[in-house]
Amino acid sequence: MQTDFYEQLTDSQRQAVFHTEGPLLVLAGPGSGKTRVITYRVAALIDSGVQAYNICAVTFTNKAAEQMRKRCAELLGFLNKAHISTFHSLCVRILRQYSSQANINRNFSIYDATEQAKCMRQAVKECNLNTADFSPARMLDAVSALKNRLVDVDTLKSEANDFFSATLAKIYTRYQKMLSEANALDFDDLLLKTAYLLKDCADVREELSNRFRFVLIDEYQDTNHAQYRIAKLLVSQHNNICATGDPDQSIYRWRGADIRNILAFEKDWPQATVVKLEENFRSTPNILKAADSLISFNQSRKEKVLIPTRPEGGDIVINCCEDQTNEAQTVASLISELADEGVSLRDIAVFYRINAMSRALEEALIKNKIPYQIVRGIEFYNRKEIRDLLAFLKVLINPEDEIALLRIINTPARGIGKTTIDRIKAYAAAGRLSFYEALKQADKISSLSAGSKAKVAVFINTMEELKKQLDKPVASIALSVFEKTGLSASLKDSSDTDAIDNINELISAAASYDEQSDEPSLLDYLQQISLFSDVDTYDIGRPSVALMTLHSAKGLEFDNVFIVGLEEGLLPHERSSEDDEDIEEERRLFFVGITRAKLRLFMSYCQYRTIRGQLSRSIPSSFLYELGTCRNNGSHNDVGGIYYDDEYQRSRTFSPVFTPGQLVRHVSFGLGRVKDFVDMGENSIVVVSFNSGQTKSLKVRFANLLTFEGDFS
DNA sequence: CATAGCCGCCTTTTT
DNA sequence: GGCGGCTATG
Repeated sequence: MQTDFYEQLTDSQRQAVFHTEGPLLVLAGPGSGKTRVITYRVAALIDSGVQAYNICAVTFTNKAAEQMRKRCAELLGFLNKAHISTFHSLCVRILRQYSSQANINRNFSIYDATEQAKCMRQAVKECNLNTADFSPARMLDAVSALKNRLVDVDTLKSEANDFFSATLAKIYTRYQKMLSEANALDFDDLLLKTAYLLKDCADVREELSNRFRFVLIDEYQDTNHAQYRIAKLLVSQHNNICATGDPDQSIYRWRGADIRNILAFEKDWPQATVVKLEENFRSTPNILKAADSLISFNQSRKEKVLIPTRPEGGDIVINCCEDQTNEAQTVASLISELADEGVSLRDIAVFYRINAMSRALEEALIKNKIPYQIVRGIEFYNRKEIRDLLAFLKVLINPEDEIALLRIINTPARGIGKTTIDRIKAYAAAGRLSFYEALKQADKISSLSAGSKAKVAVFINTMEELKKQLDKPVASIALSVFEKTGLSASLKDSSDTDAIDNINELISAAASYDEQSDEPSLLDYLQQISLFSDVDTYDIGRPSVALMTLHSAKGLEFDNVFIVGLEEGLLPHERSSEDDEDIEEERRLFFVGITRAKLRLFMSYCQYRTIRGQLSRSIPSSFLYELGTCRNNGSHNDVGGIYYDDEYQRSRTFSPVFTPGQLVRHVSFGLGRVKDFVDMGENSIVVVSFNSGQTKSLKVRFANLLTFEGDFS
């Protein structure tokens, strides 16, 4: 063991790393070395004689897991077999191993968002409901929320006592039936089925909780109820749970993350040791000061200090731009300046709230010849040719997978059209066969023409032939499929070289999977890549600027950070301004973004922005004001550390200024008291708590608030 | 049965 | 400003 690594740890870090038995909670602010601590802890456990096989570490992304494995191997000087993965990968492993107890076929497909949407659309239709009134996306959200709370179909049915939940129960039932007929699980099912398996099967629970003497969970603030239950059941034998996280960085409430999991940790495990890591080794003091000032505006939080350890750095810069083209150009110019100073492009990142905002940035970076990489690797797996090839592979493993089968039955075109498909479907339904089984029996289907029968037979023969190769390496199966199914020929005919390149890339990726995996198999490969996420393809070593959403930025750090689009409606996003908790989550998201920066932080907003083709006026985000300057009397110079550009300074000299506590009257809302004032010059916002009980955010320019001389209180 | 073109919904964030 | 699904046409 390389002991010199340990000497670099602080006392509290060491306390967490060398904690022996019993539950442990590591409450850690940003940049406190949290990931490092959890990695060292795994290494230290193995070093002290714990079998790697008995350790389970859960991270938030596959990328994080990969890095942890690598770092662990460096520390120990050898590769180890600790189970380090995401919650979802862990569940796939468990469900495959105990498939009979879980009552599922181990060759299950994992349905991604696109496939889920297709199923849901059909489910809604089969319930004789209008997809306009019951939009598949919203229904999926609703079903997902239920699954994350471990509400299964039966429970919902028994509880459904109003029209909406009764309808939802019908749709949920239908959707679930389709998945099970396709022998498919969606992302949420992976968690739900595992949680139920561990709850209902005592022998599985005992076996696993016995095996995992130590369970470590990173980013615990973003676990949902299902994950929480799984964690509890997994540690039921040894109670050696170690959770790390930071409530201020909880940004996944919308997908079911329950911040109460981390807040109630000490109640769940009363003997828990709590270690706080409050020192920040990442960011300069002024960046931390801004982050701290921002997050202190959140009402529902535990106070926490961020202790800087770095020397003072340069100003935070806030730029006002005309529109997003201009903003992107400003970012590109600043990046060029940094590069001229000798900064490596790999130390620069640009964050934005929504994926659609990457376009303008990409264009500007291309124009300025600045290499970049977009952290959205999932796009690769969304390409038509890739999805086609993968669909063939999925059908080979799981012939029940109807979505995949319907995708490829006539791709490339082989003369099997809608009429033929409908007739086969009817035959399948009548005989209670799977669609694939019905295809096999095509010659018995009287409604089919001889020509159709022959075409189906060719297809089925090809598939059955390919099945004989399933024990070969994944790369060679993929290559066979590409050649034998006519995909290759059709791409060559259309001379789509991009598509062919992509296929080649997929085959190389499969080859490296074959090399790296302990027990490579097509099944494992398909299930793994279904769980790939955006950050997983981010190549940290490449000398290029990283572009990503604020969500993807979690867990990463960069010397130089740009955050663009600091505008009302964008950050905080308009769709999240329904209640205070949503706004607080947006604030945490911004907090995460700011605290990724080590040395320099650049932020910008636009005066105009084109959204969905429509040019509209933007106003600066109220969050900007919360960074710690410009409170009331405009004496922001004394706060120091934040530089606003001229436009910002100019605009703020015009308009009236309000002070919290001040009494005002609005023409329709009546009397109220100022709760907050966001000084943005002519774009200023005033938050008023009216006597009617409602609180409103108003643009000063339009609100026409009457003020009173003096104060009546 | 294949293709082209139109319509509508979409976009907040993701394992 | 894009994608997927549906329809009309050859």
